Amino acid sequence: MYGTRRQRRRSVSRERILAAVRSLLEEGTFHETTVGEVAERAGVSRATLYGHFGSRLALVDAICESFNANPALVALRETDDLDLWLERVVDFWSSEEKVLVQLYGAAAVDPAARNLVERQTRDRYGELRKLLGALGRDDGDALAALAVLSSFETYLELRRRLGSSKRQVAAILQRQARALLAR
Amino acid sequence: MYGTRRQRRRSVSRERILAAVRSLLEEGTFHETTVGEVAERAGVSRATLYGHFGSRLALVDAICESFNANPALVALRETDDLDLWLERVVDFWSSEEKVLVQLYGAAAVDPAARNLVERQTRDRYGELRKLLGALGRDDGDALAALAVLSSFETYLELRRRLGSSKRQVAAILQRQARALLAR
DNA sequence: GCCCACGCGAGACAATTTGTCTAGACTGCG
DNA sequence: CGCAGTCTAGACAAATTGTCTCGCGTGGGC
Repeated sequence: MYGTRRQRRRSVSRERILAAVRSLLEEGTFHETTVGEVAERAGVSRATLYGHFGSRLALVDAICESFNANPALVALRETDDLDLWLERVVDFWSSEEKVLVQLYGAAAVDPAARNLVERQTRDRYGELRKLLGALGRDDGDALAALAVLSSFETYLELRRRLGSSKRQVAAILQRQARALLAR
Repeated sequence: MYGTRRQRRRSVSRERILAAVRSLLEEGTFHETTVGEVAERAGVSRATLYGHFGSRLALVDAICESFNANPALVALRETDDLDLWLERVVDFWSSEEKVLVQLYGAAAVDPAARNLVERQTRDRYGELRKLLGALGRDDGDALAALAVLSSFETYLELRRRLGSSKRQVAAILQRQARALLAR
């Protein structure tokens, strides 16, 4: 254990609040839930919640930042094979699917969510440029094609609408990537 | 002119309100705007606005319904050639790009927007099934590939992130569709 | 032509929600 | 031991939504 008892106690409260937010996001009801109800679910007073997070937006912000610690996201950055990279992209999307649906679906409304989408998209473009460069393909069309292919929206479409499994989605993406890169 | 003067007067108010909502959506600020401010921009009292639309959500609902009259959307349904269909899909997305960004970006928050996305996606799938059927391709993979390709998110990605023109986007989609359908 | 209904504006109103603030209880750090 | 940190309870202002009433003007129907 790290820190004094006080610090631990404090961080327990913080984590309980974040867990409540996360569970509400997963249930798809966070955006209709008041701050008071979030506090109640966390088993914490509203005052405590505001002591940790100054506003409602800060709650979403904290959830977004928590993705930086997601192992699937970390693994992603160290991958230099396109097929493997696509697999790991799928791993990441699926590891946070329910939460990301809510955040991507609120990007026009919530600055924190908008920020997340923006950052993740930029990162993905950077990695794709690197991967394509290694393949000797730095044309914009290939980049565009793969950017769309590896997007959360594409993942979601394949997963939800067509009911494919995680593995199937990865396989579809890999096959399509090959088709799109062939010329 | 149709209807009595009273009816016309009433419908003028209604249209002014919708125009205000639309302009706010295009500016990307609707979701931070109060009903009072919408009324003010429409040059109408808040009471009048509530007389026409019972709630804030009804405003978004009305905008969504207005798409049914969009000529690009009507033309879409009567097209049976895939390349032409893709062109017209792009026409439609681009004809309402700014508004759709806001609506698709609020689908997780706003029931009316969620409804719109759901309906448009379902329609698109139906049309694609028909088009693919005519090509003798009713496998799920082809459907998945084209569904993603013809989505608003894909359009937006190509248009915004890569700065392609409307014509370029259509050309990219057509090329990718050919690549994806080849085997 | 008269009268009423309609469409509108002004504004009051209750109900929610957000974010801030104060007071007080408990406890562990120094 | 005393003080500081963490929490709860609850009051509070401010903003917003949606409903309501009142009064005004005018156009429609008789």
